[in-house]
Amino acid sequence: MSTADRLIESTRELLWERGYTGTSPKAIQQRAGAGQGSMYHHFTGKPDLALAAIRRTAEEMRAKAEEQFSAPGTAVDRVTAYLRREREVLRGCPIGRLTQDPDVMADPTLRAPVDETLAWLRERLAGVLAEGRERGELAAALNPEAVASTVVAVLQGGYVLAGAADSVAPFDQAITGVLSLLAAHVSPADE
Amino acid sequence: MSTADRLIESTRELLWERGYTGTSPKAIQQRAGAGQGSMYHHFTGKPDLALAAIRRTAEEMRAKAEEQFSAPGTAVDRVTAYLRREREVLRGCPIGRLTQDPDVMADPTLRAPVDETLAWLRERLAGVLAEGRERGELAAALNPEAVASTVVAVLQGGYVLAGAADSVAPFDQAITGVLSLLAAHVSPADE
DNA sequence: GTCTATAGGTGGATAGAC
DNA sequence: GTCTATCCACCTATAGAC
Repeated sequence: MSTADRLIESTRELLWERGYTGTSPKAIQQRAGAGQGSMYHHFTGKPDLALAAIRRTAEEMRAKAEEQFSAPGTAVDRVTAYLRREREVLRGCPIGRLTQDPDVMADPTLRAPVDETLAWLRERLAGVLAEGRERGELAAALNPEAVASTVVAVLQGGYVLAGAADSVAPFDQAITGVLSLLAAHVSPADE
Repeated sequence: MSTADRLIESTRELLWERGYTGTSPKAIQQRAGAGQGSMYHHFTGKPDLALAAIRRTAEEMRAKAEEQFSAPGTAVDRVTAYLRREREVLRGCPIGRLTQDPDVMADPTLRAPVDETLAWLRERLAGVLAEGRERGELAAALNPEAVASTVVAVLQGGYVLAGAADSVAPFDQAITGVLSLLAAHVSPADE
């Protein structure tokens, strides 16, 4: 792995653990085993490096989600697979947490990949739900966009609850709850 | 308002806006119109002041939530009132955002009020839902604890989505979605 | 109670040698 | 490409005068 790559990977880890404000160039350099000069040779500064890190994380997250979204099965099967997928719950969401960082949100360049990733997730999930509704798997009354936002929010909020409790239990409960509610919207014909 | 109170109020605002790591004693002092010596006379340091601020915010949040929880009406009415209550969505949740701050979570004293507030919310909501189930308003199959966690998670996650999009739309959608799902769990007798 | 002075450490970055 | 030196501002806190 090149020095530039090690710097990006270190930044990804630190942004995940400590956020943008809590991550210093010095900490990045130490974790990457690179000197100051090396870092400023490859990147113009902290924001530039953070952008590279955030983009890489965002891309990875979309790819992983797409695995579940494009899998075979009913809409509910795919939503369930997405929600129940193995996650490092106590570490939180590496994209969602950036939302709480005013320095990231204040910079349109840094903000864009965060916004786009969460928006993509909602749209993609809405598509899955709409498909399920068209196929007759889900009740016609179901609002795909609204429920998609709910599903993503449960995930993001589940991380918050798990972090506060230092336990995955509330995260798992929140997922269980929304899936049980969704089950009631499965069309009678399918049951 | 006393100097100590102004310091606490300034800290509350800054913790909400910028989080713990992003809030400096100097910034607190300037906003409160107090000098260094004044702040260190009333508080032992940043963590002490943050604790006072967090406790006050937590108490306020519980009191506001209790207004909806103890209101008259069915369980769904009260959950709806709670979720639809007026909120400063784009500012995020002043308690939930602390969850993303490793320095807060690493300190058991600072962490406690955050953990307790979110735990109380889930328990209290579970109680409201359980009551609704016992009264026959909600389906017997509904799991009060799981759905309560879902409701709190939708709220916390809604703030994340709104922050990313810089719009209240995804927040409102997420609320609409979970309420529409919950509506399907209302007992037929009530409809 | 509040003020100013002081202090060691870190944040974020630049300059220039090698 | 990488290193060391250097920079100024800020962070967090202490000391002591008023």
